[in-house]
Amino acid sequence: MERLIYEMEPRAPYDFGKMIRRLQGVNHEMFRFQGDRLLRTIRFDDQILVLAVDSIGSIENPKLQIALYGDGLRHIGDVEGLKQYIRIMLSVDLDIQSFYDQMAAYALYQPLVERFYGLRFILEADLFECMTKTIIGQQLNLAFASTLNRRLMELTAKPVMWEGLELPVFPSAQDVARLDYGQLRELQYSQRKAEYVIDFARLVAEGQIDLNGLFTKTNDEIVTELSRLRGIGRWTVECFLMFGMGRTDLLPAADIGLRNGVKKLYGMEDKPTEAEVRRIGAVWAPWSSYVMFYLWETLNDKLKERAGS
DNA sequence: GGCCAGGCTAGCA
DNA sequence: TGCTAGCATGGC
Repeated sequence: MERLIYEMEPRAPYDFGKMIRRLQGVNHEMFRFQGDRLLRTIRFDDQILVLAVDSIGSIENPKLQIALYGDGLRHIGDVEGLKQYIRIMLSVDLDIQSFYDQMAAYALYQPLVERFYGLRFILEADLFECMTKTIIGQQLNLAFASTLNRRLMELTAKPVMWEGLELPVFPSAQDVARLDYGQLRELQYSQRKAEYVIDFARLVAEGQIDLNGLFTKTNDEIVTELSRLRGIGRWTVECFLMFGMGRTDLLPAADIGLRNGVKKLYGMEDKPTEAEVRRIGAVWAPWSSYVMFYLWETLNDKLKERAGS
């Protein structure tokens, strides 16, 4: 099997251990682990590859070893493009220290920043995958959303076997476009959700939506463009911008998780309204996505306590 | 047993 | 333009 192995040096601080423990904690459907090595399949230039990431540095002197495996490697012309795509996926170039410097002015946020120091996004591997999962996740509890993701993968894409591990493969837009609504209904998708997911895949597969063309557009342009589609509202595009495109300045103020996180941080009786979150979050810019990310993480505490007891 | 989940649409006023 | 029922299911 073909392989490509190289190293990259992220900007400090970069806590790869925290990043993979987080993924293990939420029982993410895409990732697998060999000790502290992170594994998943990715799709690049229509080739399915195995990506393995090891940390060979420290939080303040971070270094990653990247390994890519798969016969599809020999069909990839733009290897530099592939490497750049992985840099973005692993958030290696982000100047997160400037986020911490900014939040240093707000005492209430210090425990949050200290606790998650060095934690960065690992983005979804491609934009189709991200949008599809976000639509599936609308309004559902995370556990059930994850089940629906898993079932979609089992239906549409054969997993890759890797050193005894089964690595799931997320379907391409073409794979999903071929389905009919009834097939997703059988997986316990609602009728509407089945339509949203498949209709979106068909638009991408037919070339009516150019996902990679979005990278040159602003957040507002992308929200306007994508929220015109049936089944895709503001929240969905904002999550897509954060977890698919790595935009750091999103504030999905209506999000239930964010409202619960703000409630917890501020010790409120009730969940704040969308307007209150927007007012409180005014000082988060341009790092709102990261405040939201860290606040979401505080909501997992109860789950982890239960799992550990 | 009812209500809420990291929402959105359609249908109604 | 603004409001709300309904959606599928699991967990508390």
